[in-house]
Amino acid sequence: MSGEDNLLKLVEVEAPDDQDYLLQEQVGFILRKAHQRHVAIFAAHIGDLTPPQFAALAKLRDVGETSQNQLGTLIAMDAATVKGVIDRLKARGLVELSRHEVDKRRLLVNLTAAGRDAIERLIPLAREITQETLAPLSAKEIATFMKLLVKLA
Amino acid sequence: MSGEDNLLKLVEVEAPDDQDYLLQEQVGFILRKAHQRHVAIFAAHIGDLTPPQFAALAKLRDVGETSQNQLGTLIAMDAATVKGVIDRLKARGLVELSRHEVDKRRLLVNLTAAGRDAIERLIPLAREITQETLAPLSAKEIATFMKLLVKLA
DNA sequence: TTGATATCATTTGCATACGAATGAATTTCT
DNA sequence: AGAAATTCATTCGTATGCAAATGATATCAA
Repeated sequence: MSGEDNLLKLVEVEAPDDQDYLLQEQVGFILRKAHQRHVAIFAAHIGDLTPPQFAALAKLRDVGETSQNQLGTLIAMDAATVKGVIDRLKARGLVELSRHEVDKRRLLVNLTAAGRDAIERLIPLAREITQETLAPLSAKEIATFMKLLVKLA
Repeated sequence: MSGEDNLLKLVEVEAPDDQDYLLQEQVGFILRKAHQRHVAIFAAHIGDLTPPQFAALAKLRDVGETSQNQLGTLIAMDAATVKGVIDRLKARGLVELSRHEVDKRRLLVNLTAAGRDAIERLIPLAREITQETLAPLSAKEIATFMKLLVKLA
């Protein structure tokens, strides 16, 4: 019985029927939905900042002044994307920009006092966002999920 | 020793120090990176179609003709987003649009012959994309991960 | 030293993604 | 039937996200 099942499974893997392709079971599709849900939870808690903007501030808090490019690497954004994010944070007075003294290509980014205040104030909310995002899972499931998600990312 | 560690852990959970907030350990951040990685894998296999466009075609293959709105619900896109996706698929001749005879509000979407050919041709590639996305995990880990991801999405 | 390479930033173009506002058509309620 | 509420689609504005091209600066190598 189980031998036959295994055989069938093998055959399926080797020569799957196109009829069986179900979008709603594919990782990519579900990953997109999970991400959407998280963004919605984020917006419900922190309305005036997007997740990428928050990520930029949180990382600047960690590492202090860095180049725009380096910051992009740290928060997984390409150069074009990070520029837009930083421009908007600068327009709101949360970060300030300056040129690197030695390497004139680099644009240094740093938190302003307002930016530091904002990120310190928002971090407790961010903890709630993480909690609510993971709420469908038990503590043990969370540990398992996070371990596997890290492997996948 | 381990007793002290557990006590420390408990204290940490109850009253976490803001200093401990690490962006790179938050679900939302890793979810975003995992999604990014999947999109990159998708683009490497299917260059001339985006994941949302593919999702629309795959779902139309499943359910046949539907309204634009209903399709959006099925593939988790809001009305504004699905419109853009369908417009581009229409411009490429992969779907065709018509008005619902009875309910004149509804815009019916259907695959063209070219659209059906395209999705049938792409599904084997989509299987590879799913496989490659999940490649960092073992078969058992994949089963666990998918179960938990579904709960989260 | 200078010529080739590499790095950093910017810009453009295209494609999601979503909130909010609007208009048209339908349904529900009274 | 007529008014109110709902639903479907569209449009606008804002914000990622990435590829590709460009310009400025640095670094490396012959």
